[in-house]
Amino acid sequence: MSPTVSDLKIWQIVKAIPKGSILSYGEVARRAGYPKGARQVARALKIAPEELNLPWHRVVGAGHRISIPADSAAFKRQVRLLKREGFVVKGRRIVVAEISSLDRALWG
DNA sequence: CAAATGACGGGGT
DNA sequence: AACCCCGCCATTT
Repeated sequence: MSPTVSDLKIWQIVKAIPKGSILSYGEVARRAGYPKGARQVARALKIAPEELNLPWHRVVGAGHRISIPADSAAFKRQVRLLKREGFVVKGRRIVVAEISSLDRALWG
């Protein structure tokens, strides 16, 4: 598959997520101008060229859940990268202490 | 062309 | 929390 214009836009947005913060697939989709495109965001990340060095691990499911299949290598990789940035991860979940810090996590 | 798929989301049980 | 169900939609079967 070759990248579409929407893929480029999605990559651009993910690229701009600051270290230490996370966004949901749906949120990235909205910011890219595709309010119903959460699944397309997931696809765009999956096919993203490695050399773009996208911080794909900062994109999680709504409700702070890691959406990658828990048995995959990519899952473990995402957990490791998130912890490296200070997040507390329990199983497939990203724990956020306060409500206010939740907002901060959603965009620095 | 019809059916299945999925790194999704929101609601309900 | 753990499921199930349905809407959504580009891609792939």
